[in-house]
Amino acid sequence: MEQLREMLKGHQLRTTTCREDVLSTFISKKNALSHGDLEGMLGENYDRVTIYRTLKTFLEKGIIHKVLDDEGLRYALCSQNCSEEKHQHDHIHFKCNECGETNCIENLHIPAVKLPEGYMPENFNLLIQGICPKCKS
Amino acid sequence: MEQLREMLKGHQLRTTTCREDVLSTFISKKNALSHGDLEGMLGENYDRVTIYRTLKTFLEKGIIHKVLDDEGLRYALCSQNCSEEKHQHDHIHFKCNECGETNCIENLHIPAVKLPEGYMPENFNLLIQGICPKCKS
DNA sequence: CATCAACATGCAACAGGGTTGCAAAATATT
DNA sequence: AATATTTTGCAACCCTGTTGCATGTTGATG
Ligand SMILES: [Mn+2]
Ligand SMILES: [Mn+2]
Ligand SMILES: [Zn+2]
Ligand SMILES: [Zn+2]
Repeated sequence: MEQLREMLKGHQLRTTTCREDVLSTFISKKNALSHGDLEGMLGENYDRVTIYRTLKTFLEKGIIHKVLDDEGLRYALCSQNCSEEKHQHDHIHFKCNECGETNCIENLHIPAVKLPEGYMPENFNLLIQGICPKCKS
Repeated sequence: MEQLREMLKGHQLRTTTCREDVLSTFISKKNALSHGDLEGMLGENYDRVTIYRTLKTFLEKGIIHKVLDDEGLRYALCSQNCSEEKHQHDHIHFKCNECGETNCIENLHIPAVKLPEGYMPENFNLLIQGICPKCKS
């Protein structure tokens, strides 16, 4: 509980119950969450818009990062110490076609790619879809 | 013109002007297009819903494939001969942060990744963002 | 601990993307 | 030319995400 306050303070954010709840949800669930997921879990306590703004703030401050998959947009905790200035993410995301969960695979980096002449890459985003260990029968 | 009819016929699709126009737009533009893009270009001739359904049909028949980027969903022609049964795409997509265009890089394949135990990969989707050759000053 | 400026929230309202049902129109087949 | 089948347009709808503004909270300060 106190840990959450510290995390928020560390990013120059005021402590509010919505921010604490959203943050602790990300910490307890390990998988990526959409706005809709959070609304489902916290929507009785907070307005939709407040949850959106919380996500937006967390994104700007480097607390969470975007995770893209074929269904849309989700968010997951930044494991490295990201900040307002620098979001660094070159890890892989895995989406399970069975349970629908999307997870960061933190310890696995995206392999280098040799692009044709003239392309200047800045960001890499690799999504792998398949069956996750939990759903492998 | 006649070529379009052949392509549609080859996928067991009736020839309609909307399908011809959408298909020829994909052929002439080289980059990935969103529904909104197509609506902007053809929206005066066809209803929004018709364009949606055309995209959905093309998707199912293996004429186009989905392209994901941080702004949402786009579509691009399948270069290989995809069909209703088999969509095969392991190429890279590049989105330019300057002009906003997203393109298939057909001749470059996604490098192999060694996932942790238990993961069974089925699909790979690599999006690289940066500056494209056209926008490189 | 009371005051206050800065910030966060709820509410209402809106724009956009995407979907469905159904009647009318167009297509391919005979 | 007649017909069965598919496609279209329209209206209506849901979901996601955004904005403006008045009200409520937070944390810093004296
Ligand atoms: Mn991640
Ligand atoms: Mn492609
Ligand atoms: Zn799973
Ligand atoms: Zn460009």
